[in-house]
Amino acid sequence: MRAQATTKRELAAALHDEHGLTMSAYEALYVLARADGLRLKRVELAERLVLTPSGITRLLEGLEAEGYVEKVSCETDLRVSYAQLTDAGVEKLEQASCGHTGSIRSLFEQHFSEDEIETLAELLGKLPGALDEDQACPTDG
Amino acid sequence: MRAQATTKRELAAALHDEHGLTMSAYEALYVLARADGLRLKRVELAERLVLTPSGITRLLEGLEAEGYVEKVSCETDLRVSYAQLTDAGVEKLEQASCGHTGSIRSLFEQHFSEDEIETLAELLGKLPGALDEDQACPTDG
DNA sequence: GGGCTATAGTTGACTACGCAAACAACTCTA
DNA sequence: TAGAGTTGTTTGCGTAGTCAACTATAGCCC
Repeated sequence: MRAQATTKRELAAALHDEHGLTMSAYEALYVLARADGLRLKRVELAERLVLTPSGITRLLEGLEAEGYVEKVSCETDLRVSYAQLTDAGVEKLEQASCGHTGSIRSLFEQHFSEDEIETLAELLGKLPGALDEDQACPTDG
Repeated sequence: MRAQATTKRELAAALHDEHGLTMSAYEALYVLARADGLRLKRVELAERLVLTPSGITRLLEGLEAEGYVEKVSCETDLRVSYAQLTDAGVEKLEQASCGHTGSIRSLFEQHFSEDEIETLAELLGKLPGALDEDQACPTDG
């Protein structure tokens, strides 16, 4: 186990060492897990993750190779394909989630009070692509 | 002139097209301009910009080549060298600043009210490396 | 002094991601 | 229904920035 993260880089390093995921990969799984039918058009995923379409292609290449995401084509529009979270992907996300969200929270707690975190969450939640959801983590203290 | 930026990427592209600066290069000039004697140890600059030491080496390579920053060695500790903003660097920063800070502000204004921006500025100003300074831009409306 | 350990900085190899260009498929309009 | 424009995706190439390994200096303690 790594020492407590004090930067985004350390957060990323922990995620990588412990789960073999990059930050973007984690976010992709996270966003897909909360999407209808565990799937999203690649172009929508791009917007959510603030990546370009080519970035998404590359990112999903990796996730598809690992088996966490499947490429599903759309029947009504042959141009589009969906990124579909697999069972393995769901599981991977669950493994990675609690530690990671906990680390993020404690990173915030190093700098902000509970009230301030709430205010920030509220404000930043207004940003496009933000998910307006409370996500509790059962194993967190 | 580019259309109004709606993402950080577009902000970066504008900065690059209009002034030949990357986001990090701009930030480096910005931070140096507010430092004592317009200089900072490379390692301090790294912390401020949330870059690694090697990242700073690469970044300053470019800025030194352009003549915006000079490498100055420390007389009392031969390990350390300073990044020293030059006159050209000051000038470059001034040219780039107003347009850029204006763009950032309007990007925020797309999503937040004045009050919210103030709250965010206050909260985010607590983060390490943040400069707690009001920086007015004369040509801004 | 000679040997530790810590700190500052550089370099080589690698990676994530952007941009521009290409291509395919869809949707208009005439 | 041919053409034009739009949208979704991929690919080639370039670049910013990471990590790991290294060198050089500083400060410590015997």
